[in-house]
Amino acid sequence: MGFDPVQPVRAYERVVEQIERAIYRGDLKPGERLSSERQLMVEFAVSRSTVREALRVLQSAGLIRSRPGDPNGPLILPFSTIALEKSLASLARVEQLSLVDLLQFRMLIEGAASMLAARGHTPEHIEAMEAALTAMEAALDEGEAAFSVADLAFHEAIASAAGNPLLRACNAVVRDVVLELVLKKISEAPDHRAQMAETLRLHRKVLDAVRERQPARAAELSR
Amino acid sequence: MGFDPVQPVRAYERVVEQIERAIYRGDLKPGERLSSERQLMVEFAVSRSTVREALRVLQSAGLIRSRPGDPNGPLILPFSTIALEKSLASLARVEQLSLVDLLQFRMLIEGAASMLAARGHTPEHIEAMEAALTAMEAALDEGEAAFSVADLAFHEAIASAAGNPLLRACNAVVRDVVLELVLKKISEAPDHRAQMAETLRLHRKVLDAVRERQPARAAELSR
DNA sequence: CATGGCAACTGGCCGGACCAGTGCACCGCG
DNA sequence: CGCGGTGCACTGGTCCGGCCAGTTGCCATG
Repeated sequence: MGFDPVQPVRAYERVVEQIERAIYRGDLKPGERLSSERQLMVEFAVSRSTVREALRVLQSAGLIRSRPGDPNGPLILPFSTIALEKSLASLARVEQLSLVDLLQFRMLIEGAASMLAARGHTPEHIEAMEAALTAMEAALDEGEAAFSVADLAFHEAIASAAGNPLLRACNAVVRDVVLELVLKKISEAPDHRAQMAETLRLHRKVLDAVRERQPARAAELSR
Repeated sequence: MGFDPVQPVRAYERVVEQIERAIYRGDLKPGERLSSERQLMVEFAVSRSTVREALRVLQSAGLIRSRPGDPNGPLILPFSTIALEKSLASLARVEQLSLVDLLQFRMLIEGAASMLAARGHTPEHIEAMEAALTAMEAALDEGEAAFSVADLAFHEAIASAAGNPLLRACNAVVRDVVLELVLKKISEAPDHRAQMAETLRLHRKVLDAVRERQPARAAELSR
């Protein structure tokens, strides 16, 4: 038999773990409140410093938010991908992620999403994508910013249609960076409007392929 | 003109930010040490609680590790995807991620990686993949555990050959879950050895496609 | 009935204290 | 002189008590 190396478990980790579990198990739902720090320190039978360190960790994980002075205590946040995005941003810095890598990754994700969307979309999904395209068309005259936002909505719709939460998360993670990128690309083009129109045209072809359930073609077009 | 809503910046956040920047900028490299908490509290002119809360955040982000009693102070860690994996695990729990979603995602990633690998591999990459396959072959008689480990190495090699850090990260993120899965699948099969042999055969075909630079075929096989 | 002020909280931050553990230098032994 | 054991200085983990600025909601005041 083998023994496991024993490593000390910090008190604040126990606190973090308990609260995390309560959230994941659904005992604590987004919008609900945690007790105040002074109350928690009684419930967990630890000092306030320990409670605070635990709350710091949970906060940096994007699970809760605490505001000074709020008598209702720390707020349980709805899940968001900001923690993922932060980790990814960190990865980007450390690994010297280039824009090329990012764009390439985005295209792959997009291609995969289109493929899945072409296979398993529902009328609602198509409708959402149509709406996004219409919005992009309308935004043609409203300037680059509005257009970029509509562009994001389209990609979001595709990711949703794909039906895989992980893909949607990947999409969300690169969203912000891509937004910036699209904006830059458009404003650098000699003819902004033409560039936007070209983008729109490509998107429409992707949508067509998805609607007609041609996975391979949809994936190809997205790249 | 519009005013921005002013929100208080916590002292510990400033500390986190400064240390993060120092790491990202390369002023602090992995393996190096931070000053002790008592020293840092002098340098940042804050209390120890504040320093500690900052360190907690950095630790939960996987950037540093501190051990009690170590006179050298907190250790700067090499980058790892554990933070990313934790966020993703969190996502999985909240979004009720199913095994199907996970496997599907993994196949997509794998497909994309194979495609890129087929396009841009180098002799070293092929060599690594060959080695992994050989190890798998050898593991055929060593049991499921060894085989699964070798299997992981193969996927890791493909992700590396793809050359996109984000893909590699995605691979790392789902790795653990997949390991468990592969193991289960094999042990459930009527004939373990046959199942393993079949897996091996498929992997070899993927490698062949990659070597012969057939992106589409490699992607298809991976799925 | 609206409104302004007040009090009872909140979280943010500080300082000091104690403890168990670690690493290193020192010292005595062989 | 080399080496192993020992002690000490220091570490992080945790606790306590306190102060401050801010928020909320109630209540008295107009």
